[in-house]
Amino acid sequence: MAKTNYAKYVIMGLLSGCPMTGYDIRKWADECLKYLLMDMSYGQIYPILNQLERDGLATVAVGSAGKRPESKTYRLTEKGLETITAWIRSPDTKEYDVLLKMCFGSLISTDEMIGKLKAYRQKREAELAIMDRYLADAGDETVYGPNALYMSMITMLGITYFKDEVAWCKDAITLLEKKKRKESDGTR
Amino acid sequence: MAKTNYAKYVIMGLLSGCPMTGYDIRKWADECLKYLLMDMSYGQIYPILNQLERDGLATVAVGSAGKRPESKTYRLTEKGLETITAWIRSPDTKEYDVLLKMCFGSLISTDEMIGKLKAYRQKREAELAIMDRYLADAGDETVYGPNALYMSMITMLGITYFKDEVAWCKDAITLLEKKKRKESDGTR
DNA sequence: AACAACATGTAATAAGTTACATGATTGG
DNA sequence: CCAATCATGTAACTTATTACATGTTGTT
Repeated sequence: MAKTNYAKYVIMGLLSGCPMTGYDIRKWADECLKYLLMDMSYGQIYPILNQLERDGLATVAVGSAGKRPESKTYRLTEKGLETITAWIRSPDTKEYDVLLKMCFGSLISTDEMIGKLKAYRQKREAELAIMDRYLADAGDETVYGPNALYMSMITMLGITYFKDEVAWCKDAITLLEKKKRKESDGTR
Repeated sequence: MAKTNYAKYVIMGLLSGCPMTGYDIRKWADECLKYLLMDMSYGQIYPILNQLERDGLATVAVGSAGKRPESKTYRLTEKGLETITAWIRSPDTKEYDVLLKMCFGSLISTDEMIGKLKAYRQKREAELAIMDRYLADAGDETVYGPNALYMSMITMLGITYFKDEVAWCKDAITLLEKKKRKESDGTR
């Protein structure tokens, strides 16, 4: 239900870390992306990879070291790096922008990432504040009939997700601030 | 990133509870569906509503009580009810099938819903068991470079989500089993 | 010898977004 | 009277799924 055009950015983000084949990307998506409730199929990955090369955002090496001769390893170009960094830096509009961008957080400054997390946390806190009403609505049998019990269970899970995210944001911000202090210690 | 064809089923599920307009559906999606990380736009809802009517899955009443004269209230037909019930009952293949079907759980027996939840819980428990390895991988700087810290933070959030789901499943199963006992008390 | 994993792709189709277009009613 | 909410829709476009098609390499 997303259709968010994340695939292209996720691929560029990954490639910014290290060169990869389409197969590698798919494997990563299967193992890691699912924790963020997403997926990417080959039918999506390969065309995007071709597009990236065509647009000068990536270069391709056929049969790189440690890979099969038919494999195509993609490497992000300077232009590609600029493009993905610009996306990470851009305003977070969609629900999962922050979480997804976080995967490639090193592309922007620690301060910028902290800013994103603070905003995200605030947003979730605000949403949590109005969620009690939804929970009451969900349990209202005049609205949901026999589904009222089920709807309130789902709403409770949603509240749990959001509470976790708030707590997680707090921890993440603390961690990043520690990291920042260490960085400035190093430059001093 | 989903493109899962959930929209049609969600709309039918909602309509099975009570007749609604496209606007009502959109509002519900905006308020409630987002807790399951989904969304539905008007550009999606209205065409689906027309399609449901065309296919005899829903009937429409223009300008119902309490609504504006131009409003179109959709009501699920017997055929529509059968279609949505068949979907709820069908095997859960996609990541979020169980959670979404849960919203309209009253369409199937309590036992069937318990079965789905038990399977879902088991699946998540199995996934959690292999997640420690991913967490170690995520923190590996030789793989993720400067993103290692970020990747491990995201993986930790993922683990938290899954743990919550396991705990939530347990509670939900307990609740439904209590409900079942009450039901059988009533029929005795 | 068989099977899992590695490896790449395409075409048809389906699904979803975005922007546009319009207008009435209600509450402050 | 202005803004928010109610209310419906379409068209162009983009994005994603599914099923197909093919072949190699490493492990048991």
